[in-house]
Amino acid sequence: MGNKEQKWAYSEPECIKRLLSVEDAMYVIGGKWKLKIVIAVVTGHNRFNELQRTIKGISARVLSNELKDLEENGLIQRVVHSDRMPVVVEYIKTEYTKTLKDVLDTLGDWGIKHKKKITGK
Amino acid sequence: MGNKEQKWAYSEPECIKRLLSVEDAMYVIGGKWKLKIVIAVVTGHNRFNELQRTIKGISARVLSNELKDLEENGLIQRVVHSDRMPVVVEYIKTEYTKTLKDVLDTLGDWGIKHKKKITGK
DNA sequence: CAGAATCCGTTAGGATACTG
DNA sequence: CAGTATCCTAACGGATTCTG
Repeated sequence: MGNKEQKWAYSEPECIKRLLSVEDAMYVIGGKWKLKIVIAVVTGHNRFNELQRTIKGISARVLSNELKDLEENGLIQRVVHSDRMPVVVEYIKTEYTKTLKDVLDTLGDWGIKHKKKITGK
Repeated sequence: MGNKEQKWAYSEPECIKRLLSVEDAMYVIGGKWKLKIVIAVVTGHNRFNELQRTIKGISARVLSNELKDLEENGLIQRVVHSDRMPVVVEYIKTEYTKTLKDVLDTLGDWGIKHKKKITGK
């Protein structure tokens, strides 16, 4: 009943700006798998098959494609250790990956709260 | 070169938790249009055709479907003013919509920074 | 105006098999 | 292990037309 912070709204210029920026963001990190891969890599799951095992349901084909996308955007780095036999490939986080920390936190928090809401607290 | 906050990583239980919660969130607000519709509604674009004009590129069919999804999740409310002629339909924000504020802010900020990065500052 | 209905092309992504 | 190659289906979503 009490309305303390009742007036969250955007001005028209801000609306337009936000429409664009959210679109830009979703283009890069939207979709079913991108952020999940980032989470797994940040956790330290760095090998291809390890990632596939961690991220339940993802196929090798899709994982491969997504990893390429993420690498193009600088959100992960593909490292080949040709000095080891057999050759080891690792996907590791970058400096740029860290810029996603807030996004991951915020989105994760919202997801948890939303889940609680629909499953009935 | 200086590494002050070098060790952002998740523990294994936290990884699993985050994989789930981010998935939950993306299921509801992911996709090409959902957040853009929320932004437009919050700004005060409340009529169907107004929304379609504001959100460039969205078709009536898709807008209609997305509005239903958002309403089911409590993120917007469909209000019919049957007292007015012709009958006016409005889509308005709810209390629950406000829980998305942080998500919108964080995602928007990241989108802006990312755009700057790829377009070369 | 606020959509629903229809049609249809594109794409995401799953399943499976295969390779160096 | 680290993928690639093929095939295939379901879902996304655009265009257009129609309606109360």
